[in-house]
Amino acid sequence: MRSDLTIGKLAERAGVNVETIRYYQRRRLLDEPKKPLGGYRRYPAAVAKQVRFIKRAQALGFTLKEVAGLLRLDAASGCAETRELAAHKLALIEEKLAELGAVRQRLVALVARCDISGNRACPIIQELMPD
Amino acid sequence: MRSDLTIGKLAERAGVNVETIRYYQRRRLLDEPKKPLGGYRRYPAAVAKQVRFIKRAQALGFTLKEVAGLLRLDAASGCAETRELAAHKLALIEEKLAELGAVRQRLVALVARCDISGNRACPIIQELMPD
DNA sequence: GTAAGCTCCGTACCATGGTACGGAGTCAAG
DNA sequence: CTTGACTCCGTACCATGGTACGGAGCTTAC
Repeated sequence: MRSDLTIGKLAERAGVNVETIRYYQRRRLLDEPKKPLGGYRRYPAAVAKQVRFIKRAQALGFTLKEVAGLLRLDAASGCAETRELAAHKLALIEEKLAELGAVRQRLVALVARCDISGNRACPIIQELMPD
Repeated sequence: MRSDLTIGKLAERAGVNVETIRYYQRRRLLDEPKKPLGGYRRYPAAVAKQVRFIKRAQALGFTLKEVAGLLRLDAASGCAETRELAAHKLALIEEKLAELGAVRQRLVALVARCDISGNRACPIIQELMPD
């Protein structure tokens, strides 16, 4: 197929570094085409989609390990498992959101106290330093 | 002082691993008491407070590098800088919250679509796989 | 037909925040 | 005064997600 790509072109199309492609191969997220005995490997253009799949999944908060799991489920048969993975990830994200929200509240309060205090002693340092 | 601690006791009181204390010393977050020529180092009980300071700051989202910065500011004179660090960190957290919120929305929508679809093709996989 | 530019491959390195290991020395209780 | 527990110290290793390097071989365009 004339749409086959060298690793460099693939990386370019996928918007990643060549080394990243190779890294994903090592991580078994992408499979490595057979090398034509002392030549360069050729990649179907569809592999760029795979790479973007990985990047999108990462952007949703999945780790590469989890993405590897997603890739092993096929689109039709794996829907239930995929849904579970997504739901689980969603729960983690809700948790993280709650934690960050609490941290935010504390920081907001601390910064405000900094602003109103005469600053004999920094409220932030005071807060962090236990008695 | 009889309140001086060995590194093991210090770690125990601070709720961390001995290796973590040593790591913080290498990172210059804690200073290393002079060793009494072929003996064990002794730590004032107050060092445990320092360690908890570090852990609290981490919990607020500061990296160890940033915490090192905080520790170099003294409580009175460093308030303005500390406030700036905290405000900056707050901005980063707001950003992160917004991002995570968006991710959450997408996941919620995807999981919902999984549930209503006949599942001929998994909506999640569909979504991730570009055309 | 040759020179530039790419690929291949192993390996090392980056940051982040630690944890683990092993041999030698030391301290404390019985 | 011995034995077990602890400390000291350097170094190596863990996970995570890549990036960089260098020599050798291949390919492509001129």
